[in-house]
Amino acid sequence: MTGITSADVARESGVSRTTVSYVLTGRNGVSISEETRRRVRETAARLGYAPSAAARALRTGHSDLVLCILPDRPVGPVIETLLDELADGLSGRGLSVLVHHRRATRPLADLWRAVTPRAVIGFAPFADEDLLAMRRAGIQVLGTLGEECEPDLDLPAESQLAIGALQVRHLAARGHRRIGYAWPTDLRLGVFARDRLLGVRRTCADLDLPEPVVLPVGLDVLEAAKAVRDWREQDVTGLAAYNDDVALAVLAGVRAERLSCPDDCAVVGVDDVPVARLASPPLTTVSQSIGVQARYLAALVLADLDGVAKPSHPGHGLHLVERESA
Amino acid sequence: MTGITSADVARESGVSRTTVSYVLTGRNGVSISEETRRRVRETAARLGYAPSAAARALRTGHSDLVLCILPDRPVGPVIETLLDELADGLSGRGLSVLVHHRRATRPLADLWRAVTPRAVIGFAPFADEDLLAMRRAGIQVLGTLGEECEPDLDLPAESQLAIGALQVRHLAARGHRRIGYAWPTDLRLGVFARDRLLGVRRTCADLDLPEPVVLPVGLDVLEAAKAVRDWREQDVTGLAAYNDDVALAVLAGVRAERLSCPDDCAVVGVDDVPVARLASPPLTTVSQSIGVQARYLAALVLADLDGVAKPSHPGHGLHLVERESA
DNA sequence: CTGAAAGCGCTTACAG
DNA sequence: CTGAAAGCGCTTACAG
Repeated sequence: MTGITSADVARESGVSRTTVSYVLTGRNGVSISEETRRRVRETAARLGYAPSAAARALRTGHSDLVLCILPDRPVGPVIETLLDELADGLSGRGLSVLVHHRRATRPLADLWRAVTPRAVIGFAPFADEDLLAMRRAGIQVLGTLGEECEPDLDLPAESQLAIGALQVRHLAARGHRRIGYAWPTDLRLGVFARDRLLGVRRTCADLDLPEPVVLPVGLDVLEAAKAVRDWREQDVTGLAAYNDDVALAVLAGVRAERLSCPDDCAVVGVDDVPVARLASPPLTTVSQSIGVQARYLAALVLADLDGVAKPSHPGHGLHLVERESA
Repeated sequence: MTGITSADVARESGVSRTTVSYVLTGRNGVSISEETRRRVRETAARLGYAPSAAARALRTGHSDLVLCILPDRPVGPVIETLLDELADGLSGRGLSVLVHHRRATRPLADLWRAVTPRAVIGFAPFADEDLLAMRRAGIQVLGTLGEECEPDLDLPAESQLAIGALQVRHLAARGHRRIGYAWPTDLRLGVFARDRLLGVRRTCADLDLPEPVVLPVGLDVLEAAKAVRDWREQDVTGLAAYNDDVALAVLAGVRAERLSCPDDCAVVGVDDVPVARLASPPLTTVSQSIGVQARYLAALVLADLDGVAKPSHPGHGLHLVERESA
C-alpha cells in the first residue's frame, strides 16, 4: 500500500529503473535526452513517487539527515533559533535537520546507527567512544563546544570564555571592582557554566580585580535574595550571571532586598532571550549572533559533503546589549 | 569499515543469520536453546554489533523512531519538557524520539518517508494530504491540538478552550468584570491563540461578562504600555494573556504606566515558565500537567504498537498557579 | 544514450 | 531446534 516505487515510474515512463534513478538523483555525468528526463520527472510527479529513504540509505550507507544532539534539558530560545536557521541553511541541499534530546537511558549508538545521518552536530559533549565510532562509520561529527566546532572535550570552549570576558569588561568599565558570579543550580548546565566562569576569572585577573565571588542561584526569589545579601556583605557590586534566566532570578532577588539596579548592583546576563527586555529593570546581556553561527555550521556540513575546504570561522559574534540593569 | 553485520555474528557464533536475528529481536515464538541464545548475545556484544536500521527499515517498512513535528518557531520550555518526558516513556520500548521543526521550504512528505517512523506526533497542524498519506503508509499519526489527540483541524481544541476558561474564571472570581485579552503579535501562534481566545469569549458569555477586549501585545515594553492604556480607557481590569511571555510584556507595560498589579489590573498567563515566578510581581498563570500529557502520548503510541485498545484520556490536567499578579 | 543485474543488511515464511 | 533463500527498493558499475 505504501506504494509507488521507482519500478512503477520506470514502467509508466517506458524506461528502465536505472534511467529513473539517474534522472531523479540528477547525475549529470550520464547523458540522458532532455525529452526522457522530462517524461520521467513528469511521471514521478504524477504518481506521487518519493524514493524510499530506507532503501537509499541501505544502498548508499547514509540518509539525507543531519542529526543534532541536544543535552537532556530545555535549551532555551537561543539554541532553538540556531537549529531553525541551520535547518534553513541545509534544506536547500536536500538535507533535513532532526533533533534528539539526549537520554541517559539509551546509548547514542543505537540512534545514529538507526538514522545513519550525513552529519551529527553535538550541542552536548559526546563520549569519546561515540565520537570515534561515528567517525569510523564515516559520519561527519561537529560540536559547538569548541572554537573549531570540533568536539574537543578538554579544552575550554573559546566562545564560552569570551562570553564571561565580555560580562566582566562591561562591569569593570562601569566602575565595578568586586565581581560576583551567579552559578546555575541545575547541574546539567555545568559544561557551559564552567567555561563561562573561567572566562570571568581570567578577565578579573587580567584587569587586576579580585577573584570573583561565585554563588549558586536557582530560579527562586528567596534563594536569589539570599545570594544578593551574601554578595553585598562582601561588597560585591558587579554581577555576571550564567544566563538570562539566572540573571532574572538575581534581579528578582535585588528587588526582594529592596535594592535597585544598577545603583546598588549591576547585573549582566547571557542570551538576550525575548523576555530580557521585559525585566525590571530591562536586562543588560551578552547576545550571541545566532544567524552567523548557524550559517557557519551549515557551511561546515556542506563543505564536507562537497569535499571542499572548510570555511573559516566567523568569530564568536558576541556583543553586549546594553539596557538598564548594568 | 562500518562493519559488523549479522553475518559476522552468525559466523563467529557458529549459527545462521536466521538464528542471530531470532535471538536478537527476541522472538520467543521460536524455540532456541538457552545456550545458543547466550552465545549469540555474547558474540554480538563482543563484536559491538548493532543491526543496520536502514536494512531493518527497508525490510519491515518502518524504523524505531517516533517523529515529532513542531511548528517553525521556538516552542518554549513546556513543549520541551513534554518531549523530554515522552522520550522517557518510549525509550524503554526501544523507540527513539526525533524532533523536526517544520520548515516551509521542504515538503513534510520527504521527511517522513526518509525516517519511516513508527508514529508521527504533530505539535503543529498537518495539511490534510500529509495526514492522509501518512495514514495510508501505515504510520500512526497523533496530534496534540485536539481533545482526542487526533488531528482534527476544524474543531477548536478542547484543552485550549479550557485554558482560556480557567483564566477568565479566576479573574471573575477576583471581581473583574471587564476582561482584556493580550493576543500575541507573532502570527505563527495563531492556531493556539485562536482557541484560547475562544475559551475566553465563551466563558465571558457564560458568566454574563461583556465581550473581552482583544489587543495585540508584542514582546516590547512600549507596545505593551500602549495596550495597557487602551484597556484602561475601556475600564478593563482583568487581563488574560496568550502565554507567560505575553503576560510578562503586559506586566512590563503596567510598570511603565506606573500602575500596579493586581490593584490596578490583574494579569494571568499560561505555561508557568521558570521565569514566571521571578516576574515583578510574580505571575499568576495556568499550568498544564506536562507529565500527565507526556505519559498519555507515550501510552497512545505504545497501545497502537501492541495492537491493544487506546488508553483513556487523562483530562487536561490544568490548574491555576496563584501568585501575585492576579 | 539505455538496460540487466548485483548487492546493501536485514527479517521471515518455509523446509528440514 | 536450525538453516537456505527470497525479497524489501534503491544505486551503480558494467555491458551493450
